Amino acid sequence: MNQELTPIDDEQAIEIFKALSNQTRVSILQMLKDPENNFSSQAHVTKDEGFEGGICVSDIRSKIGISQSTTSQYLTILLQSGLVEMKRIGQWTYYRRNEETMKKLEKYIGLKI
Amino acid sequence: MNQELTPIDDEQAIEIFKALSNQTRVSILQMLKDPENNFSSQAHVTKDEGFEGGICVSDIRSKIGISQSTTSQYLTILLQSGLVEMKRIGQWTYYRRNEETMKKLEKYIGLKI
DNA sequence: TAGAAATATCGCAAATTATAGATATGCATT
DNA sequence: AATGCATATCTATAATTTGCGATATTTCTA
Repeated sequence: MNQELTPIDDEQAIEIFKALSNQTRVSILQMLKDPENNFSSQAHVTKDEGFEGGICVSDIRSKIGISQSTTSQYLTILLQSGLVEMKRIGQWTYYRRNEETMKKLEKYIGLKI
Repeated sequence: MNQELTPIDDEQAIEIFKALSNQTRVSILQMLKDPENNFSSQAHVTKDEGFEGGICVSDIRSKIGISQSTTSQYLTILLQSGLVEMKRIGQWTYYRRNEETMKKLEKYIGLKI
């Protein structure tokens, strides 16, 4: 079946590259690759809510060691570029990787650059 | 035989992402994909010198329409990130894409991010 | 309904990047 | 050796990004 992905355009690609040109934001993405391992609790919460692998802002913050406001801003940048997706559940906001964007980015580099 | 490429590390990847987070620099890379087509003359020069596909700075400049100093600076940024390589021949400096870095970047995104 | 906790947004100073003009350097020609 | 190109580097200013504390907003709970 293999649904074709709509490719990203130059503008979106550049927004992604900007998001990736910061070590802390790249580290956040890398941490989110293995939520179970990097973040002890909560796995069941997001799973039950249909948002498996989602991690809340404060967990990311304590793992990375930057301020709350910077954490929130970085996640917004990652969200707007499409590299992560989020879901609010109660007072928590959970973020997880958007693997589809990763694949699109890989294709963009292979084909368009 | 397929020689394995030494992978790039986070630091180099971020330098590459910075280089790519500018529309003009991305355009330069895209133009260099098809040197024959985008740049009329000179093809034979670089070929004879063992640097096929190389384009000189002033040709790139006139195609893109930015100042000479900005062109030179952008090419230096692309060079330092490894996305292009260069060869000086006489009074000209020729630049061409470094496809190996492209492949490494694709792998980096698929495996490390 | 008054706190408390989690997150987002605002406003700011510091650092970095963008871009260009001016100048320097290297090479070729006379 | 003087001049003319091609390119690189220097210097400066405007624009953007970084990262934080302060404040606002949302949601939960007593």
